[in-house]
Amino acid sequence: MAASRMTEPTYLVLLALADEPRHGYGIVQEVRALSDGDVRLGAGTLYGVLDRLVAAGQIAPDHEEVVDGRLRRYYRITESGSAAAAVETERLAALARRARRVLAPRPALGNA
Amino acid sequence: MAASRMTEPTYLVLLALADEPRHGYGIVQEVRALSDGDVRLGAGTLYGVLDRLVAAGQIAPDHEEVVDGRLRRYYRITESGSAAAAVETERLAALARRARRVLAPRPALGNA
DNA sequence: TGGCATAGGTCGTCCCGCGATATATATCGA
DNA sequence: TCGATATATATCGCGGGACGACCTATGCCA
Repeated sequence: MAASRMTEPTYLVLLALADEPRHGYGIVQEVRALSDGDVRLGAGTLYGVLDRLVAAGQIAPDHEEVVDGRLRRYYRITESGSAAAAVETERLAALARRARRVLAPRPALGNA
Repeated sequence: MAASRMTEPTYLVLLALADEPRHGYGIVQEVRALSDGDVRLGAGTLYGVLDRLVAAGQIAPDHEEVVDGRLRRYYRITESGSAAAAVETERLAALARRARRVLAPRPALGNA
């Protein structure tokens, strides 16, 4: 089960694209929502992550649109990207589960 | 609910010290166990994290022992550290929950 | 005698996060 | 009318943190 490891912004971008293709700014908004407002992706972070993910084949450019005179560049997730996101999700869930056990107020009382 | 953000090695070190004081090498082993073998803390990572956590008041030097002629330098978690670990744990759990929803195979079938 | 586990620590590099900055359009309030 | 805010793209440079390489040292086992 030992796996790759992924930085959090990368993971969040992957999640933001999981359900449907989005453009840069849309990703920023979705990441903010997914992280409950915690993570505000800056431009530098976003495009760095995007470039790396494309290079890794986990996302791909989808199409472009012009809305209100502004260009929108859409990206979609690949199967490889979906798989990686799923693996990372389970890794985090398992970690949180173990963390809760370790952080439990009373470690052992009676039967443990 | 918007919170601080913490790097993963930092979080894992905090977790490793959550239940009892440990020395450096012991932390490395516990982190490995907690992460299901995924994270092998190197010396550079460990001592950097340790220094930062001490400076932040989230862990503190506990005591020293000499076992088999080798020095063991123990650290313990502080209340501030425990609180931070708990917050981060819930953040991760919430994120994993949302991630599962987003990654669900069939997003909407029937009612949703 | 050499290698591995245990135990501590420093140093340097490189990657990544992230703010600053630039460009451009549309809306809204002062 | 001017500035701020939101939408939308992208580059650049700094700094911090992860991590491997390396060093010292003891005890054990083959």
